[in-house]
Amino acid sequence: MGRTPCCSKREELNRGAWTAEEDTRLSEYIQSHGESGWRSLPKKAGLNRCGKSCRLRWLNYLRPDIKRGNISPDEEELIIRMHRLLGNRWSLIAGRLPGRTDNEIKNYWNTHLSKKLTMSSQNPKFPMQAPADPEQSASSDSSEDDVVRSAEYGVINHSGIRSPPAKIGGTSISARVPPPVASDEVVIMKSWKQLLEDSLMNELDDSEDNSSLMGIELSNDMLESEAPLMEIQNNVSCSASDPNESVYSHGHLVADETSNQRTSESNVLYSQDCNVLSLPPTDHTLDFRIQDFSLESLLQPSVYNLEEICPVQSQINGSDHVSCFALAAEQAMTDIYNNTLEPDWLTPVDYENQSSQPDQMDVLGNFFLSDENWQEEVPTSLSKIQEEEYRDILVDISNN
DNA sequence: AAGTTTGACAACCGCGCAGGT
DNA sequence: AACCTGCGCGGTTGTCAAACT
Repeated sequence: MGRTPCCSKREELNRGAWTAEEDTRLSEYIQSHGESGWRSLPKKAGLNRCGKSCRLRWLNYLRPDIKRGNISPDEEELIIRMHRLLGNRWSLIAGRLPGRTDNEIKNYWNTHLSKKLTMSSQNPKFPMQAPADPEQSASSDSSEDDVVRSAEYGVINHSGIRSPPAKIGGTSISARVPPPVASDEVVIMKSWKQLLEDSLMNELDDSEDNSSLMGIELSNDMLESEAPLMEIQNNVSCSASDPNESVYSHGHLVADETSNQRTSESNVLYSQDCNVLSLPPTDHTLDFRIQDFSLESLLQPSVYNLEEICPVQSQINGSDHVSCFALAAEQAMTDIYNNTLEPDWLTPVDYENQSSQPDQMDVLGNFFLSDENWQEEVPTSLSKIQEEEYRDILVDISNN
């Protein structure tokens, strides 16, 4: 059964370019009645237009917070980066560019960037990335390490202590203070909640003693605060929680520090409203926050994609840590809940003998390699191009 | 100067999803 | 469960002005 069209084709509605008078009518109506009921809006506003057309005109052109004017180099770079990770998900990309619409970004991509990027891939004379900001380049010097918070992309070793920073393609990378939590990340978390809701209920049904479940509470205020990650993390507390109680966290991985046995009770990930996700056993506690748009990427219902790497901001023993987290890992976790994957598949990396388990290293996506071993032990599936991707992503975080 | 091509961007269209009945 | 409605998204088309021949 097909849907009814949003407006009858028999009606003789205005089409094409909007007149100034139509714009005025639409703006005035929305300003006094709000944005809702697009289907009935044209009639009420005295417009001979399809409701859909009104909506589009308002969202893409008349809205007061629309940013007019050329796309800045910074915006362009962000579009390129995000498109690389998200593809043609224009609305998602637009969400990161205040005042810009998905339509505008889509058009800009199609008319400017797609050609530009094609040229740059064929001819190095056309650089893909905007030139580095001299100020930022300077600030990445080791002399400013006190400004750069202990956020090397270091190695997580067996005892949870980071070894020297990893290198990507021979280049050491460091990170600045993490950016504030963006409100749209909260929205993303709500999507995540949806994804995991059924899994949680199954988990709780199977668990006889729910009191052993661990949760991390994080208030709404924390999520929406402008405080950087470090400050937020300081406010996080671990506690046993009533599964029926609303637990509001930003995505935390709590692993059992003492047991090597994976149990659904001890290795859990709480999301908002008490969602739980079992995780493989590890011998350390990771408290992570998925950085930037990576969480959205992780949620894509794609098959395991070892090429899609997402940066993850994490905190280990009180120190910031940034690593890369493969889409595959998240997908695997989802599959565990869908009972299509044995949890044992996602076992912890043998930190002391990584070279014998390159696949696990890929799946978890972390850089476990020591400084001197990076070149030799780079995962076999990590191509040169992917190395470039890693570097771009991580440099991006550091510049934020 | 006139016709044609190209580029930019506004607008349209169809589809899918979520929520309601 | 089936159907309906509203909305949002992404691909495509239409329009107009500038550039080109």
